[in-house]
Amino acid sequence: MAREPAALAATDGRVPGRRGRATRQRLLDATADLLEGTPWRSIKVIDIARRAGTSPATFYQYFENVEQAILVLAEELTEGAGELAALVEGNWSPEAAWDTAQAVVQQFMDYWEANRAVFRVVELATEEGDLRFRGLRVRALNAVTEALAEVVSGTPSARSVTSSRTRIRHESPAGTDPMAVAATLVSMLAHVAAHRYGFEFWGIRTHSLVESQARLLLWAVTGTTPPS
Amino acid sequence: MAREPAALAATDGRVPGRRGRATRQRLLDATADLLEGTPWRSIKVIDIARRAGTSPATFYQYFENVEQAILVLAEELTEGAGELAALVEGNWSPEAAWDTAQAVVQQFMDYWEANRAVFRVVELATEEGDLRFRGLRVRALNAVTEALAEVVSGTPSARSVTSSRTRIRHESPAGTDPMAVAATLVSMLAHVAAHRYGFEFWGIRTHSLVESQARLLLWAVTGTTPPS
DNA sequence: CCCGGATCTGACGACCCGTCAGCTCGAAGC
DNA sequence: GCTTCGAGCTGACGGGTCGTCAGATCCGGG
Repeated sequence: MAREPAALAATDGRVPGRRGRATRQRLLDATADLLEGTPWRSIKVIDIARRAGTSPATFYQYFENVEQAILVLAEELTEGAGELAALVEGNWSPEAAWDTAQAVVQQFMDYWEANRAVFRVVELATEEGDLRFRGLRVRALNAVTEALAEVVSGTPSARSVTSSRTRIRHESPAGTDPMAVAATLVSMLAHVAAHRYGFEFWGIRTHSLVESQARLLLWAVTGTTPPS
Repeated sequence: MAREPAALAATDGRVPGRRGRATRQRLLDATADLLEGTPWRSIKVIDIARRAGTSPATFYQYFENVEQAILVLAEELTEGAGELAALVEGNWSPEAAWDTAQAVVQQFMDYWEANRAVFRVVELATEEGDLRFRGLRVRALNAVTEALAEVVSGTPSARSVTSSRTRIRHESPAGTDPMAVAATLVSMLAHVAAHRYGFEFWGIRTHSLVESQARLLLWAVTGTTPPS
């Protein structure tokens, strides 16, 4: 599955050379810039072209439409997700669990923050029923969700020591279907991260949000409350 | 604050008569219909006008743009929220808490479901930074969030009996700032409700989602797990 | 039956879309 | 340094929506 070449191919099927790739990249950069400060549905091809110092017709040589250009930008999201999943699969032993929970929440919010503009579009497009964005969203969050499901389904103390390959269904504090629990938790993380500034404006400090999310996460995984 | 008349006023400031109001309503109905099956940003004034059997110019006599028409539709959301808040403030005594938690989650999802199309727009527009929609969203969810915050901040057993006016800060299981905890929980509810079909497609049953959310909610409020 | 205000609409300039055919550019070969 | 040729770029166009008038139409009261 050679996705990279396919993604790079111009709309007429030819593979661009050096100059073409540079132009394509300028168009992508311009798109990313505009994304920071504009509702994406009102980003016009002509705006992107102007900012990239080229013409609309050139844009159409590399992308079908604005949406597809953003999709290319969003592909990068899937990279950071793996890192996050690794963190989730970290140490949930009684001594370390609280730190792990906090770190997961913090890193999730950082991850979201670093890609805020793009994430926003992914959310919007997914909710509007766009299947390509939905697929991308699944790919980006699925790694985290599945890691979380696995952690949730294992007995906390046992999991941190033994291999989790033994898929014995333990009763987790938060429910019986680990994927449902994980999906619920990821929903919480995603939505809070997305609305973080709204909450802040509303007088709720980000620090408090991290804490309450971490507590819920900790409890869902280990059934315990933080020390002290 | 006479908001209703202001909302009804035509764009030129005059208050419409009987015929005018009927036309306005036809335009609103047409908008609601289109909303069900179309990404809202691609709903054209001309579509609404055609479906309402009138002309675009007439549309502009009653609404500034499509957005504002949808905003009027969304005003109705705030009605259902009060009901939900009342349910949240219900009985959290040890015997009833689990039932209450489940009922809250279920009703939240029903509420969302009943207004899915409109809620979707509210979410999208809010995330795009539209202040009018954000305000409306706050109004719709704030009642629930504050009710939840109050329930969370009170000692569960005491709260169900005494007045919660005594605002003593109890340590709640899920965190120290009740509003942060409530906001986190409402985020969870909203996001899961919004992505319900996505999860279902992904093999996660709605029933399981209700359960895991209810468990988290129960724990955040009472610090307990459901009976049996 | 007529009148006046409420309501509606045809028509218009402005703008963006997406697509050609044809032009420009740059580097490889001599 | 010059020519050549194909990759890459763009001007210009038909098609469509937007938002706004001025004027036509409707309707109830006199």
